Amino acid sequence: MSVDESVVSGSKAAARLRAAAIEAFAANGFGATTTREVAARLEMSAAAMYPHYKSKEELLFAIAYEGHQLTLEWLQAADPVGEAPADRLRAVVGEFAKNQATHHARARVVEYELAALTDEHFRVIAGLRRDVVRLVRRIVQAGADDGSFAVPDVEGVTLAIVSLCVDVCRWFPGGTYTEPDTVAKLYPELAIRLAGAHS
Amino acid sequence: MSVDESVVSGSKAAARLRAAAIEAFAANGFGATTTREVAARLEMSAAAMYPHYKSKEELLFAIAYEGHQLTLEWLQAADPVGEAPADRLRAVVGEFAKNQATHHARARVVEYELAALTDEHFRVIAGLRRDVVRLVRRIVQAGADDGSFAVPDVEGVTLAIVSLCVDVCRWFPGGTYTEPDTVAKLYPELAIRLAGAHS
Amino acid sequence: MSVDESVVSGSKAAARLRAAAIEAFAANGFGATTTREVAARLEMSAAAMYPHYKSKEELLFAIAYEGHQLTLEWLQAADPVGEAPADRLRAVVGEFAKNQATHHARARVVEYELAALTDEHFRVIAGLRRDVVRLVRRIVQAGADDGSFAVPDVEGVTLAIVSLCVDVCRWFPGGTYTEPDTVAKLYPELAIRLAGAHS
Amino acid sequence: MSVDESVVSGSKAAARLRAAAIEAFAANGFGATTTREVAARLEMSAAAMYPHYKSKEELLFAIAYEGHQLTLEWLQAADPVGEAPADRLRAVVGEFAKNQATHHARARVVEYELAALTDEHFRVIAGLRRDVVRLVRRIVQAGADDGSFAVPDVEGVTLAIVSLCVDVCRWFPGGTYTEPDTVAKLYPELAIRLAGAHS
DNA sequence: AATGAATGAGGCTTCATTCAT
DNA sequence: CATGAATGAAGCCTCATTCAT
Repeated sequence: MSVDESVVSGSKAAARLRAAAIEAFAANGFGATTTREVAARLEMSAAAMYPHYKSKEELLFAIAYEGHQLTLEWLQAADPVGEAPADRLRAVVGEFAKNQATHHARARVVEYELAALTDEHFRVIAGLRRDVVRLVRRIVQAGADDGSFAVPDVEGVTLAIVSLCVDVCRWFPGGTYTEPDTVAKLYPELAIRLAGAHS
Repeated sequence: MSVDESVVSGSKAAARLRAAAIEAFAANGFGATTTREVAARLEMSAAAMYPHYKSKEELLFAIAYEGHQLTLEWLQAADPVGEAPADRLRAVVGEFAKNQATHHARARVVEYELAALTDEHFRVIAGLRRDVVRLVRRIVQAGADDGSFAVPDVEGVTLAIVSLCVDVCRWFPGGTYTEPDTVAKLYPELAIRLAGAHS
Repeated sequence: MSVDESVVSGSKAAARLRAAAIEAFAANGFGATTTREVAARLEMSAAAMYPHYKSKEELLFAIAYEGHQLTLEWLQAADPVGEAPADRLRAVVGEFAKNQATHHARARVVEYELAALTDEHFRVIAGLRRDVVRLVRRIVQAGADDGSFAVPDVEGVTLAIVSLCVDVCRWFPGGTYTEPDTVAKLYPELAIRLAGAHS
Repeated sequence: MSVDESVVSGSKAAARLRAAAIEAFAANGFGATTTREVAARLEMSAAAMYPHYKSKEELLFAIAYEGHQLTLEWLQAADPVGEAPADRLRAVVGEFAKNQATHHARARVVEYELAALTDEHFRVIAGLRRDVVRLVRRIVQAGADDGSFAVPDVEGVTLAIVSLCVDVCRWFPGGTYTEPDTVAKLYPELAIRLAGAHS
């Protein structure tokens, strides 16, 4: 499965526009970024975006859709479904944290700029967000069920693990953490602790 | 100690403007919020803000300053300095999480809209943010030092605990968590787990 | 009865804007006239129109509404209701033609630029237009009924008389007709002929 | 004599473009119609117009030129030159009114959208317009000269007859008049009345 | 302190048109 | 010929801010 072409154009110019917009939106916010700024990063005219996206909001939607879709795919691909919950949690959280760090600009847009979407577009994205949480919840639940996790509250722990991963894009790089791999090593251990797994 | 009057006006109208701006900025982002929108929430004219704040950015600064100052004060007040690190951590994280939930609109502004500040104002706020992290780090360090916490990496665990608290304002209210008190009960336990404290 | 204040603002600036817009729209058409052009005629900034009219279309609507309302009032005031149909027709057509000539710029906007109105605004204007035709039709009908007019087709003759008057704004001033009064003398006689009145 | 090929291309694609443009310009005005809209009516790309017309204005000119030329030809062909003025007037006005009704979309463009032409193009069209008026004036003058018309003012009556015919395209179809033939029956009689012809 | 009007700057978008394919 | 992408210019409108009242 891959990103839906009907929403996220595969054309080269469209992809470059998304990349430029991600940098700009992440740095200044969607509302404070002008279409000119995005185009200027590619040395294109201000109008060059419009054959590819009908509006600035559609550009944001394409970014948000692709971002969520990719996250979902990556987490699904990283999840060793048949194995022990602790191993699954480590794998998924490592992947999640690493990607939030690696793609922190995109992630910031994807996490914090959704208020500018139309209601309809927002609903589409909200659906993908729920899928991500569900994926993590299933693992936490599996550990709770087989007794390998000591979880007082599946919902709360799931929320916390996802929250921890999501927030990486806000602060990364920061403090002594400047490499995605360092984050990818720390976070699985943190998640295991939150889950109360027998070490 | 209280919020610095020279930055955050104590006048009633100024306070109402901050409150209205917090709601608007939280909902739509600073860049996408107009001064008219803020004024309209108070049924004032767009020009009525200017006797109180020199600019929209000054209004944001006042909000950010007050928000950080209050958080810092509350955490300091909640920290039972002489007691065991685990108890201190519980107390501080409980307070932090509860306040991020209770004041999630203000917290969102304070956490995510700082890019619009002038460099000078940003530096002031960044200083306050460092104070908050330092407060948590001292507790984690104390626990690491006296052996009551099993912390592989003081910096990383501090980062994670703060990150977890900060991110509350992004998702709260959400899932089954709709009361600040419920969050205030869960989060101290999560922090204790992250710190690897002997229960 | 006078022009409805809730649609056509009585403020001085609003009236000056309508006057400037009439000249510009008449000369170049609504679609080809820019808001800057209108403002420039008053040596105002391009944005100065917006406290008075929410959009260019609202400005057009105010002009169209006022124009139709005034025409209707003038014709009603000019109609000597109790007298002979021929005298009424002369009076009304003289007034109509004179006003279309005197205010030919406004009339052009009012007659030819309505396609740019929103559907709702168009319906309001269409109602006023029907009232004007009805006023003329009643006179023609009265003459047909009392035998003072020889009208083969009340509807057709009404249409023709109104058509003749309306079209004045298209060509006036033109040929040897450069004074509204000259038109005001010719047109009643033409209408009488169209109505087949006993001279 | 036929329409000048050097101005109005006879190619099929060019003719379809004119037809599509007439509908669009008539509905929304030249200024408010985009080249894309015209092309879209033919399911062509926006650029497809340019091999046929150098610009939007040239397309308008071709339409206006062809429209006026055809009107002139039709009126000339309809005029039974040697016969009585009354018969000539009836024939010419019947043809004129019928054509304004039949081709009311084209006529609207031709009558009301000329302001967008370049000065040079406008002069060409204005020449054709004068020819049309001259054709009618000659008939009115002939009737005045031989005493068969009772015309107080040749210029005024000519103006009125042409005005009546021109304006058909503004209101047709309307009221109970929905067929060109009905108009073609009414209008000669109206013209005869305006001319004060002995019936 | 508060307002309505005004403004200069600029934002998003559209447009007529060109160009490489 | 026809097209999709690109562009410079411009259009409508909004915005933060000022000013006279």
